[in-house]
Amino acid sequence: MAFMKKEEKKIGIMEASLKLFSTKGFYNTTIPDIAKSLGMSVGNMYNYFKSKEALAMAIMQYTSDILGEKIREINGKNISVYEKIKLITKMYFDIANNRPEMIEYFLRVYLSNRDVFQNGCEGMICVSAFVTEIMIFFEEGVRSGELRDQDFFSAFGLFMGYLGGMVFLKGENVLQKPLEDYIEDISQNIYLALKAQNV
Amino acid sequence: MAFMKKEEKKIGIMEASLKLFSTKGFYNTTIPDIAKSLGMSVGNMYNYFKSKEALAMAIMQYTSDILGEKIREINGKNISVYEKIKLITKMYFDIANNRPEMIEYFLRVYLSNRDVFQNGCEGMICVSAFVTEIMIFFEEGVRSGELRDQDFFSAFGLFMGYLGGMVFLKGENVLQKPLEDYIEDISQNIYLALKAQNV
Amino acid sequence: MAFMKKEEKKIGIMEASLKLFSTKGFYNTTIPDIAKSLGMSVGNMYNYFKSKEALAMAIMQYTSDILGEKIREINGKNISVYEKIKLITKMYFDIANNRPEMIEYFLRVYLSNRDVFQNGCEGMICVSAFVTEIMIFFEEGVRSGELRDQDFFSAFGLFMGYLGGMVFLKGENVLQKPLEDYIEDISQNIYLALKAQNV
Amino acid sequence: MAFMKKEEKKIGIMEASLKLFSTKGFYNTTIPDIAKSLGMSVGNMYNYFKSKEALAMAIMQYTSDILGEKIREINGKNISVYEKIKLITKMYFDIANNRPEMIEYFLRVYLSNRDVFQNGCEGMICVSAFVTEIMIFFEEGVRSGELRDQDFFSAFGLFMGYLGGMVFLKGENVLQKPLEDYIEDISQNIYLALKAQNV
DNA sequence: GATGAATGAGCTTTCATTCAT
DNA sequence: AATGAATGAAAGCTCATTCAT
Repeated sequence: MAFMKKEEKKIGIMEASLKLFSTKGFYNTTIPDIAKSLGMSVGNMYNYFKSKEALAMAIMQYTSDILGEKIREINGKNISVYEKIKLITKMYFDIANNRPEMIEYFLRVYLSNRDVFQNGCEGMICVSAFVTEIMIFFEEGVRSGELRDQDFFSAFGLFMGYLGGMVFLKGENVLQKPLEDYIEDISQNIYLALKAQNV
Repeated sequence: MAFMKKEEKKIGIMEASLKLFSTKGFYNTTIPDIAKSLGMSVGNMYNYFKSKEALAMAIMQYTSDILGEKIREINGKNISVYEKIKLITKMYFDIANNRPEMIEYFLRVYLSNRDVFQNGCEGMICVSAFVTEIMIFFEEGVRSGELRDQDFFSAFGLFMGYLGGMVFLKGENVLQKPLEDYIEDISQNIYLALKAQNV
Repeated sequence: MAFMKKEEKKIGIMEASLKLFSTKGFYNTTIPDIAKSLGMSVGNMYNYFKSKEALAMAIMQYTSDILGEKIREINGKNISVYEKIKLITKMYFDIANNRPEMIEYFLRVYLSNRDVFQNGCEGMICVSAFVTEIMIFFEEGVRSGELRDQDFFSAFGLFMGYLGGMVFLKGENVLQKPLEDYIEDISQNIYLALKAQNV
Repeated sequence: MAFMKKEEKKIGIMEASLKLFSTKGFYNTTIPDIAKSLGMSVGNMYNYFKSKEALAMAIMQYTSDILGEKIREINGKNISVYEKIKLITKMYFDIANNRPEMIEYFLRVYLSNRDVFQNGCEGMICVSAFVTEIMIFFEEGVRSGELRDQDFFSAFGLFMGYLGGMVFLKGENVLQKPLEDYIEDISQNIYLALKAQNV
């Protein structure tokens, strides 16, 4: 931990908290829990984040930025909308497998603790990086004629509700196959739902 | 409250708790809160539910049964799969408007507090009434040739992730239109995603 | 329970409570526990004993009377003091083996919950039946010249502290032999301590 | 309380609790009671002892160590067994007079609340310091030929059951004389019971 | 920046006792 | 006599946050 810049240390705290919050839940994770997992004192935590809620909100922003960046990369590729859907789905499930805390945080912390996020993250402000990239994906698809022009949130709800729903089902241990085996089916379903009719 | 049978009183407690849990969250709703909202003593609550967690689980079962019954009615109708999708979507949004606590409970309490539901509701046991009816809807659609035969959870995740996602977006106040104005679009998207290719 | 006289029912309650109190302790045994073990309602318990403390005191009296009666029988026998000591020790250990709740009640409920017994059993009133018989044993031994004439409580503390201590040690599982194997040694020790010097 | 090391503070807490537990009983002494008697906050108590039961067990160990040490001193003296019995009895009664909480704790808390001590103090582990010294006293007496060679627990039960019994009788206010006036009689009784026959 | 002891309000849960039936 | 729902005070314990060092 020595010779760390303040920003690096904040990231360390966020990563540790992200793991704990997404595993045990916001209210079952205590500040001492986080401090211990970092080998840091409780008091010092407050030099980096002024409250548990501020920490939770910073994490949501941090996570959204990482996910947004991944989608931005996909958006930049010169491939068909269907290929993009597949890549986004694959990327999402990769993260769900390799860094499950990021998706779980969204599903189990952000989604359900409105009170925690209401002063600073209201109206999806803290996940705007992520939402924006999905919006770009959608609008480019419409512009290129591959996707039907419909209300953005109709499309967003489908795409993200679907992916989130699958990860939830995985977490409940009801899926018979590993997540990645669903990529093809899911991408096809999403594409069929959103594509322009005449294509 | 007089002349109430034990079972009726349990339902009264579940209804009151459902409202509070879904509004303020599980951990921000205290047993005294619930008792007060019912004009009942704290101790007496425990004559009906042996713990706060047991109460939360009973509520999930109760809610799932009500939703399952609504879908069962729709399943019983002699109409096309597309009509069924529309009715289910409409029913879901009606509830989201008129008894928002039921959907919110699922989204904000059940979905995210795994620890609370892990001893008694694991593996979606407590929502099986609801899941079963969606399964029946799907299998009948496949049997009639209207729906593509695919992994059930691929279809379930789409349908329910989507509807849940929309209600979540409504809760975040980011939707420009009232929920019911989305019914047509959403039903169409779901139908396009799931229908048999040759239809 | 039908056709039981009030007094018989009180005994039934005392016996059931005796078992629970001596096993789980006074504060860890609830009135509902006792009622359930009797198949009786909580409210009805209060028709027989006006409080939990009153019940505890009645039990102590009841137990003391039974033990006192057993000693009275031994006192009535035409045998040497040494034989009497042996019979009392044997009787005490028999009870510790066959009705352990009686000895345990004394050791673990009466002895330690002074507050419970302070309004009604103070100054060993409730165990006077028992104490009186030990007193008779002692005074007859002195009168017959077999026992040294000393302060009664010096003798009582030796005799009863010793026997209680052994049962306690048994309860802690530190004794290598069964209680009855100690009878000879213990009787001898007590006799040597109390007997007249010239005998 | 300032400038106190953690270990010193633990001792302060144990001493305060010892007094309260032995006076009012384990279940009638609350953590707030203890905290108040120390001018300390409830929460802070838990920085020193992780539960009320852990505190009770630490106290038993602490008390046993102090008593053990006192007996160790007596064991070290170059005096006859009879003198040692008298010194131990005197020491025990001195403590019963001057620090009554120590003996009362043993009699009224440890002895009777098996449930409290069963995870951590089972089998007299927590009083081993004390028991060990009595064992040494006994074995040295046997080796020197002054005491009869008998089962240790036969002797231990006599010695300690007797002394404990006398303190109990004192607590019940049935003794006509102050405890110290019994020392001579009691020491003699113990000696007569345990001494080698030919002496 | 770093520490961790200290605070104290607040939580879930228990239980002796009452009382309408 | 008998029932058991109802009461409500009080228990043990937790934890975000502060602050002297």
